[in-house]
Amino acid sequence: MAKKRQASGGAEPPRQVPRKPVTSYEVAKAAGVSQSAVSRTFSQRGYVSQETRQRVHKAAKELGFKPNAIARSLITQRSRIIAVVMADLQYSFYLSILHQLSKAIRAAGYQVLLISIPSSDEIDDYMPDVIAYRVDGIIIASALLSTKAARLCRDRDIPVVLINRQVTDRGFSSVSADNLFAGRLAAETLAEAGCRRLAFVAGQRETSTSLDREAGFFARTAELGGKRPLRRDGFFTYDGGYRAARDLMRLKGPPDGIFCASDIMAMGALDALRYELGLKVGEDVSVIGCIDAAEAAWKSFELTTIAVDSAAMSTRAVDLLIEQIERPGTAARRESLPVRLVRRKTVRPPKSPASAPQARRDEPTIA
Amino acid sequence: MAKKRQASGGAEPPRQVPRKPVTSYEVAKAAGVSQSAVSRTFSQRGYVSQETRQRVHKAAKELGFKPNAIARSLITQRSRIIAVVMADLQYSFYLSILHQLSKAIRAAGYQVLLISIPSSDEIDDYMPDVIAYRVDGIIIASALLSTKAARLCRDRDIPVVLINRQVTDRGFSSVSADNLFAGRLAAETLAEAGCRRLAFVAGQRETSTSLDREAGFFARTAELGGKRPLRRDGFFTYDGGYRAARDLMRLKGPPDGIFCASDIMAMGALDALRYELGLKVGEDVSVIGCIDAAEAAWKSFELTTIAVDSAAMSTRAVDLLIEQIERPGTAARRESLPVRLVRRKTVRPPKSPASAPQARRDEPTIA
DNA sequence: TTGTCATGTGCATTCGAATGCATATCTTCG
DNA sequence: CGAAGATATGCATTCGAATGCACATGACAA
Repeated sequence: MAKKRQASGGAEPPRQVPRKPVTSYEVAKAAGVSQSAVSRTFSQRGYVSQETRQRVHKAAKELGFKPNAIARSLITQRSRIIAVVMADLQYSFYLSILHQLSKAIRAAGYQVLLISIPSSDEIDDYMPDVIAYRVDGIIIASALLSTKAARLCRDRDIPVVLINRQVTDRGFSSVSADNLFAGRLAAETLAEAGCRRLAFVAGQRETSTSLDREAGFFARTAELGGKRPLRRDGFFTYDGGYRAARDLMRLKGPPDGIFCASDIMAMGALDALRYELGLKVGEDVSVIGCIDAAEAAWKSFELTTIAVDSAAMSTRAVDLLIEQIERPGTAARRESLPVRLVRRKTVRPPKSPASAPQARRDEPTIA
Repeated sequence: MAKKRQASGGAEPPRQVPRKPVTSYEVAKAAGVSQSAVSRTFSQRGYVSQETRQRVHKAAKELGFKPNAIARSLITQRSRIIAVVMADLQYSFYLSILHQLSKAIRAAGYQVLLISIPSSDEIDDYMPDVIAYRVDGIIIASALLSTKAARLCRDRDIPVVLINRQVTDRGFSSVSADNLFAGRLAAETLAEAGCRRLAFVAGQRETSTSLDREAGFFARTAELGGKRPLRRDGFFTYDGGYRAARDLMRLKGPPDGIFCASDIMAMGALDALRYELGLKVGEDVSVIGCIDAAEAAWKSFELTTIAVDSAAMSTRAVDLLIEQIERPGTAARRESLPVRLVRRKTVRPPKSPASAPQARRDEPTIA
């Protein structure tokens, strides 16, 4: 069934071509060659004479033929599809990551199968689809790889690259910002601005992103002889940042410098400080974010922040993945990308005229 | 080749299973039945006895078998893949659309092939991929369907649903907000607030979204006896909105009420008015946006806006598409979804005590 | 007893492109 | 001239699951 057109009731929709999924055989017939020749013409393998190639292309064009990627996958054992897993954070940063991933993936000749998972869900429920479609690789952005899912990928030799997250298992590649250094840089920047009592607003628990930023921030603060910073959870949301800042300022010894593990939280914090508590940010209290989202530059915020290069992160992730796909046996790697301070207006400028931050930037590590 | 494991140099990675893509034949052998039985067990068609079914499931579980969706597609002529085309606007609204589309598509048992196109590009260059993977349908969000692409889809009977855009060709379905009404509502809201000189900040040229909002705004303003509003392009960006507002206020007769075709532009406008021109928004001048993006509710903006229900839009789009896929011959439809005013603080409240807007809301149309 | 129908199973074929192999034909060089 | 190699082509098979068909069995009605 489904082979011939049903004579539907009502007006006959005009159609020149009598509905045919064009195959390589038809092209072959039209061009007066064998199906093999058609295949070789399109797959760029084996020998095809100039003349045959031209005739095939001509026939293909006339018939509107495009090789069926599904059929091709079956025999080549490569789907040329990459799954991109992304938790549904309402965060424009990830939209840009997604577009950049998509661009790089396409440039490498692959397609993107988008697996969008509610941030509450585990990745496990989504693995069957990924497996059924025999994807050639997986990129996980803003989600965690469960042990179960990790085993599945390992058993089936599906390469995986994590963005901005890590997993203890060293068999999986990851690309992150140098979050440890980001935390150190934030600590220094606030210290130089003369802040004496620092605070950290964390993102979601258990994300290495937030954890590393925290570790760097605490470590560098200690090195500089500062008191142990205060700490609140902000869940990577505007509201979370808002509440965290408000709660911090209501403490007995409120902070005068706040590092938020993401810009969105920093914006929430800013708004709490300015509009609810009536403070002057950049004078009474300093705020520093992390990522450098597009909104951070807006006049409403002019947020000082530690910039993460989302484009570089995306392209590196795709590079690593493609390499693992096309050269089986390539070892997994963990890379971390440099970050840099973007000074805007939410941190008081340093007193000493021209002292740049001193923390040593780690070179991008390759472990 | 690629059939047996290469004896790679270096340490042998331990692997219990000797790398085998499990097939239905192996499951059949393990269960002591034919491959047909395995197929029927998983495809839920034809007759399978209770006992056979159980043995097949048991064997499948032991071997880690998942039916190969690629092979299945080849014979069923359905890929169960839906292409979602999205221009790379840096706009969190579209992230939420995307997640909601993805959720609905998955719920219907399909997968999402993401086609992300730079806003400068035409969709045409991306059609070959869509065709090669034999997607069952296409959802286009925030991008245009060119005539050429439209013809391709029609020739191959690929159903298409546009979100928030329309195409003159009535053969394609679309789901939009009631943009005409949104414009009318904005006009009324500003008029009631006592604004005498209105302005419209448009998005990208030639998007029906912006055009319809504009038409409704102008029409209703005229009906209410107002002067023809001023107009500037804002390109759906923060910077565009910022500049548009600044330029408008520098005119001889500057507006006292501005309707922006999107929230992002309204935020840019707000910032220009407040921070560059030192005006009090909500008093000196009123601003109204459209969409009700998450950021509109933030303390920094508290933007009065016309809310569009992105969740409803996504699920309707998927419903329409699935219906066209699964019941060939189903006619294309155009639907428009209701919008509503969300009063916050960027428009002065109406003088008359309790006069709700009078514009008649169109029922969701089905054309 | 025979016929009809529902149920259950397996064989063989099918989907569309890729590819190993056998077989030409054409170059090139000793 | 003949052998070796590069180029070119087609036949037949393959990938993995779905399915039309033939066939078998059992229940039940006529």
